[in-house]
Amino acid sequence: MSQKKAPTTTVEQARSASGKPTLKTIARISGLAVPTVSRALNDAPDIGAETKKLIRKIAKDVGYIPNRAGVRLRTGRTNVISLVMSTEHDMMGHSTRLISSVAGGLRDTPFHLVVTPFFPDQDPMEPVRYIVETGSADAVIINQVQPQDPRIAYLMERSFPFATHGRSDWADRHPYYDFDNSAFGEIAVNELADRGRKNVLLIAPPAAQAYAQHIIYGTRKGAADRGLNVTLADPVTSDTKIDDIVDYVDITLRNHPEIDAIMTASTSSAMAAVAGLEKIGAKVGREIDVSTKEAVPFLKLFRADILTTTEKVGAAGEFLARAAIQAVRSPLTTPMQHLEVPSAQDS
Amino acid sequence: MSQKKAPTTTVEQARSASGKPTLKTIARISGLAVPTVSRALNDAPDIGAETKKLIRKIAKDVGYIPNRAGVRLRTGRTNVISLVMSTEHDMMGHSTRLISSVAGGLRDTPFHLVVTPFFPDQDPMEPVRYIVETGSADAVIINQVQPQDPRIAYLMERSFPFATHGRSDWADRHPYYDFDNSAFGEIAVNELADRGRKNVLLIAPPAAQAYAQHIIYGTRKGAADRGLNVTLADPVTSDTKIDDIVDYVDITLRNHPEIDAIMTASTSSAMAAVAGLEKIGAKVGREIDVSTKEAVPFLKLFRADILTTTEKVGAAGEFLARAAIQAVRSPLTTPMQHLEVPSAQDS
DNA sequence: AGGTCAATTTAAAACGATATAGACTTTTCT
DNA sequence: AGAAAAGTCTATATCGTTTTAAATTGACCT
Repeated sequence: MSQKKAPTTTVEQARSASGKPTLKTIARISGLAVPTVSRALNDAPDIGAETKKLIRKIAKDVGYIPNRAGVRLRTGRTNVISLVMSTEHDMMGHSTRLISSVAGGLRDTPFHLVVTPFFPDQDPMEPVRYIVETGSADAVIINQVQPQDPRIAYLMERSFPFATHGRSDWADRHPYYDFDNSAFGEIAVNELADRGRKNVLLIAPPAAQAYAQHIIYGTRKGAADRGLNVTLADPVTSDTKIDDIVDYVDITLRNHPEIDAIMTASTSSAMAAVAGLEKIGAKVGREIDVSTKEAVPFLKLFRADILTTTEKVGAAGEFLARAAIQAVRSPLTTPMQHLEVPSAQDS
Repeated sequence: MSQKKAPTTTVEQARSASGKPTLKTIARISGLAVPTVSRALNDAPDIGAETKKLIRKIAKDVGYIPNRAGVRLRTGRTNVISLVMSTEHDMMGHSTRLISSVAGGLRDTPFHLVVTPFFPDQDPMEPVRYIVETGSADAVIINQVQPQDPRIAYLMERSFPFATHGRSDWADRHPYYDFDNSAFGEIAVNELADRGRKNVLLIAPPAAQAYAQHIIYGTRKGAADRGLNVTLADPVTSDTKIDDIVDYVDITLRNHPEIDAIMTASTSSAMAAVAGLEKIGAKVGREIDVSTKEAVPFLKLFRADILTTTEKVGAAGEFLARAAIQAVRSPLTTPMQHLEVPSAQDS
């Protein structure tokens, strides 16, 4: 067959056109067939121990790295994890932390990270559907989940591997990492109670988000236990435009001087609240307390009087990366789940 | 030839094993050969107009989307743009803006965005080398460039398509988007001069970064023109840990009461400066001015007296996406380059 | 000595796309 | 009318990998 070609099979020319070593390169060098090389590198049981050792050595020597397109075409596995996320309302590097920590969790695995942001004019479902239909990833990670998130329903229905940042109503059946926002609400309101506060204004996340419900629940529970009142800053949320939060706090505090504490769910909204309070000349830490959680410890430094709780977004990303991989590799295993216990702001 | 197979070529069974329509699906439906379908969809000149119309219609009807692995394996094109970035020192969503705006620029193109962060313990060269050697992207976008960035030298040497956020010494020869930091320095220092300030403390970015040089140059130039003094906060930079900046400002201002203005290059360092000033009881906007640029308009809201200039990171990402694509598709064209003119903080 | 069995290895096909070269029509030219 | 030139379309090979089934080898058994 290969008689036409001169048998000058040196290592040099055994490389592919692109110059990168392939299975064929190793096959030529070792004198074995390509499938043998493939099976050896995949540690198949029907390859001799000696052969495996030899092939692995050659692979290492020539710097063999499997061609992703080849693998993907043949097996359907993409070795890609897609992080689907809205990138609105993020000022404090929350998303960056998530992205880089997911990438961190993917280090030393064959998986690459594809970030698929979706835009305000887009149905959040669209990127998820695209990924599933085109098979452009082995698993997706989604955040900002809703209690009955249609994306999750869609993914579960098709048993497409995924992991979520935050818990849906079906959280017991899928991998997730979540910060215990209910516990946060309880802890924060208790801290306010300890400081003698009575009337709390709660600037919660948008009601559609699952974690908004958790925060509201925890805060109400803690307030009930300690005899505080909680007012929801409806329709203002922690995602409301900053200027509007400032104005809202300004006006609300004027009309309701009994309010002596504000709780929020993000750094920027807390800053807005503080700015609003400054407008009416209220001193944070004295007449009134501001308590918030934040992804990056930041406020404390700027205003030592703000009460803060830190959410470990970095830990979330690493966990989610591992959880997604597990969902891909062992779909039948119990899903990996973690609930982060909030610890008061020391750190 | 195809006599052995029963001619039951319904649309149903024409789909691939995975259920997704392929070229073969369209070929069967149309009765044409696979290469014809391929060429028609790629608008090759040797396919009849009628045929093209027919094939395109069928492709649309069945919802054909080219299999990326197939294309990639055959052509070597990955349809991937890799954004390589350090994710340290980002608190204010700078990276997120860049990521999502690059993704925005890639919308409606066949390119996917792979984010490849590199970690503090890693040589910044490593991910770039990996991408080039494995051919895992068609182009890379890098940020935080150095004047003689080895990554850029490496990429140019191999004529691997790329675009940079920031200008290297060889910027005239490669695509880039940059904010005119020199102009920013000049504008900012002029504004300070207008307000009667005399002695500026400049907290610049780390000296290794190209844009640090630009800021320092512009600031010095503007200061010389207007007769101000500039002190560099060496070795403190805008990337120094926040607490340390606070302490540094505190101490420095104590020892140098003549300083009546602080310039910084990021939101967080400006906040740290303000925090430091508060420690010694200095009132921003009265005894002393603080001027900074920021990626997201933020500080103004919180402290109306801070002087700010906004850098349009969103515009950068979109531009870089387009520039990278151009570099891939038309390597010989003049590289796309843009220098953003800073506009004083109104907005 | 013949046959069974296990242990290895290989040939061939396939995933989906495109590049190359050739085949078949139809037009156009002389 | 015959030949050359377009204009369309197809057969074949290939990218790098893995899967399937078959081939080879030697050892073991009776």
